Amino acid sequence: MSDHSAPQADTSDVSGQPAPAAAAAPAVSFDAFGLAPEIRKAIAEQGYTTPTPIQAQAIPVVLSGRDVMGAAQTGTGKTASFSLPILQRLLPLASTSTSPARHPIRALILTPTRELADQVAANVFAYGKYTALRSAVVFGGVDMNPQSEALRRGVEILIATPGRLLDHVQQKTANLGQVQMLVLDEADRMLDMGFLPDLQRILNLLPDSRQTLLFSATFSNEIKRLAGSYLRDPQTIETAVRNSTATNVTQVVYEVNEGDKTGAVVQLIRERGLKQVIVFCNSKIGASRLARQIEKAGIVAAAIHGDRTQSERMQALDAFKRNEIEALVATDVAARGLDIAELPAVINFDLPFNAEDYVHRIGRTGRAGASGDALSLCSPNERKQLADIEKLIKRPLERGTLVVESAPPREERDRPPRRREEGEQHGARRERTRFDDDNGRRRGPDRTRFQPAPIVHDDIFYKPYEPSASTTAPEAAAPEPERKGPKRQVAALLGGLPRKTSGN
DNA sequence: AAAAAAC
Repeated sequence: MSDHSAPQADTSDVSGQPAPAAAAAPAVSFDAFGLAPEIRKAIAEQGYTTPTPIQAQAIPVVLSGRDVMGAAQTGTGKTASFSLPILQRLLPLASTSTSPARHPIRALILTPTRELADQVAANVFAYGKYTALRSAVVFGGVDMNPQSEALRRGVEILIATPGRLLDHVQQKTANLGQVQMLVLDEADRMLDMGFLPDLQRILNLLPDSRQTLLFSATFSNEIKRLAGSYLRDPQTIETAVRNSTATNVTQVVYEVNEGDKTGAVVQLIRERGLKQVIVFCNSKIGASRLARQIEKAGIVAAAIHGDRTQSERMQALDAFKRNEIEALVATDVAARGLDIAELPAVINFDLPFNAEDYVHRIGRTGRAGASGDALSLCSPNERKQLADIEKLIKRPLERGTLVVESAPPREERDRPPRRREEGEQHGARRERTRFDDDNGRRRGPDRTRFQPAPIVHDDIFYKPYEPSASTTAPEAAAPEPERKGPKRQVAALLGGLPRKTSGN
C-alpha cells in the first residue's frame, strides 16, 4: 500500500541544554528488554540497536503490565515504545489457526488522523512480521469491505481512527470484548478534535481489566481528567520534550505582508534550493490555493488536507515520500506524527493559532538527529501568534531577511507590461498581482522586499487542484466517497450523530 | 479562527 518509513531511532529529543531526567536513562541495548527473538530480529532488520529515551523508559513498564501516561511526541521513537511490548505481551496468544475465534482483538491502538493510523500500522506490521500475530488498520475515507474482511478473519492488533472503528462495531465486524491493551496515541489531539464522545463510547466497550497506555504531547487538565477516568495507577513517563530548543532545527521568522506570502514561499524554496519541504497553511482552501500558485511558479507541489479524498491524500503523501514532489502543502492534518525521513525543512505559510501546533509542525523536520530548517512567515496581523510561540518555546525566533535574487530594478518594474520582453513574463514573480494597477504599477505601501505574489484571482472556485502524478495507486481504483464538509454537516442534521463537540 | 474525524 503505502511506502512507509519506520520510526527513527533518534536521540534528537534531547534538548540543547543538558536534559535532567532523560540524561539519567541508561543507554541500554534492545537486547536488554528480554524481547522474543522474532521481535528482536525485526528490530535488527530495521537497523535499530539503541533505544531512544522514551523507549528505554516505557518498554519495561509496558512489559510489566502497568498503565502508562506518556509525554512524548512522535519522532521520539514513541511508536516502537508501545508496539514492541504489545507484540511481546501478546506473543503467547499467537496462533497459526485459521479460525477467527482464535484471533480476537487483543490490542487496540487509536490515533487522531488516518495517515497516522496508517503509519503506526506500518510499524506494527514491520515489528511483528516474524510473529504469528495478525494486525490490521481501519480508518475512514476508504472502502470498508477489505477492512471488514480482515476483521472477519481475525486480528490480534487493530490500529484505528475512532469514527471508522465505531462504524465497524455497529456493523458487528469488530468486537472489542477481549481487548487487553489500549493505546491512545496523540490523546491531546484527539480531544482537541472533539473525539471525547467517541472515545468514551469505545472505552465503554472494553473490558475493565486491561492495560491502558495514553500518550500525549501535553498533560492538560482535560488529559488528566481522561487519565483519571480510564487509567489505573498509571506510571508517568516524561522524556525531555523534543521542543524548539533542539539545536538541530534552525528557526527563522520573516515578517511579510499577507499578500507577499506566496512570493516569499517561492523565494525561500528557490533561494535555499529546497528539494523537499512541507508548507503549512491554516486553512484547507488556502492550502489548495497555495499548491496551485507555487506550481505556476514551477515548483512541483501537492496539497494534503481534510477536504481531499483519502486516495488523493495518500497519493500526495506517497509522492512526497518518494521525492516526486518538492512541496507538500498541508493543513495541520500533517502537523502531528507524520514521519518523513530526512525532511530538510518546513515552512509556515501561516503561523498556527495554537502555539503548540508550531512545535508539532516544525517537529516534522530535523528528525533522527538530522539538521532541519523551520522557516515561518509572519504578517502584521499574526504578531500575537508569533509572541505566543516565542513565549511557549521561551526564546525569540531569529529574524530573517528575504533578499530577492535578480530583483528587477525599479525602472524596469514600473514599466508597463506590454514593453517587457518575452520570457520575462515567465515565472510567477513577473505576473501582475491584485496589487498592481492597470499600468503595471503597484499601489499601496512599498513592497519592495518581495516579489509580488502570483495572480490571486478567484481560482478557488475552479476545479479542485489535482496532482499530475500517476493515478495508478491501487486506492485510486475504488470510487471515492464524497467527503466535503458541508455535506457531512447536512448528514449530521439529517439524523446522523452530532460528532462535533467543542474541543477547547 | 481553523483543523480533523463515519456512513
